[in-house]
Amino acid sequence: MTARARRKPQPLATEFFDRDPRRVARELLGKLIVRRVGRQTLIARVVETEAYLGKNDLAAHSSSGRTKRNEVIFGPPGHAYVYFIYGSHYCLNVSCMPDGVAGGVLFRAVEPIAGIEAMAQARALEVTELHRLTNGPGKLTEALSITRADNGMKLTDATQSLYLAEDDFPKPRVKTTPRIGITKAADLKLRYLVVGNPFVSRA
DNA sequence: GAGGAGATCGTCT
DNA sequence: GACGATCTCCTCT
Repeated sequence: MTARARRKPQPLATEFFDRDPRRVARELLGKLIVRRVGRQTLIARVVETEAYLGKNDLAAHSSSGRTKRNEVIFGPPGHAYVYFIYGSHYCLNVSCMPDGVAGGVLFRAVEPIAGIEAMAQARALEVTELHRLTNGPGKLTEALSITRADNGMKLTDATQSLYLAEDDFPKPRVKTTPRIGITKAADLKLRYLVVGNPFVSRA
């Protein structure tokens, strides 16, 4: 399936990200990730996020201070923080809070909307295995061909090959749970997901 | 279906 | 030199 004849998704404003990551993580649900790969446009709807706070959050990469690796989440809001983990996976975050203050939101799962064949190809899966395509942070970056090369990219600019956009999607029902895959500060309920959506990583 | 462990390598101490 | 915001496969029930 190719992209439908829909009007070009409008990018979110930088101010959208210039706020507390908890609010951004919740309000990002239902928004779109737009990715251009060559001549193709891949579109996916955000259905699961996690907030990582700059201060008082031992699970966040920023908790031990600014390093070369994590400097994007200390920088201006609305930029991509992509890191490599466990020897084989990339994870995509967007920086939040004003320049100089750490904070970010991790994209944990998305729902494929357009360019599904290309996503399946990138994941080496059959198109029929839709539910396995993007239901995890490492999976969605693979499906959208996101790597360290995208680190630091501005996500509020529709001329970029990766950006975040508004959608007409009705306001979803949101559930809050503890974050997944972490050992520190694991009790904080900073994971947000769309209730009933089959593409979340874990219900 | 649930649970456990290995893979694998960039980054920081 | 140790560890990690994960994924997949394998085993057990």
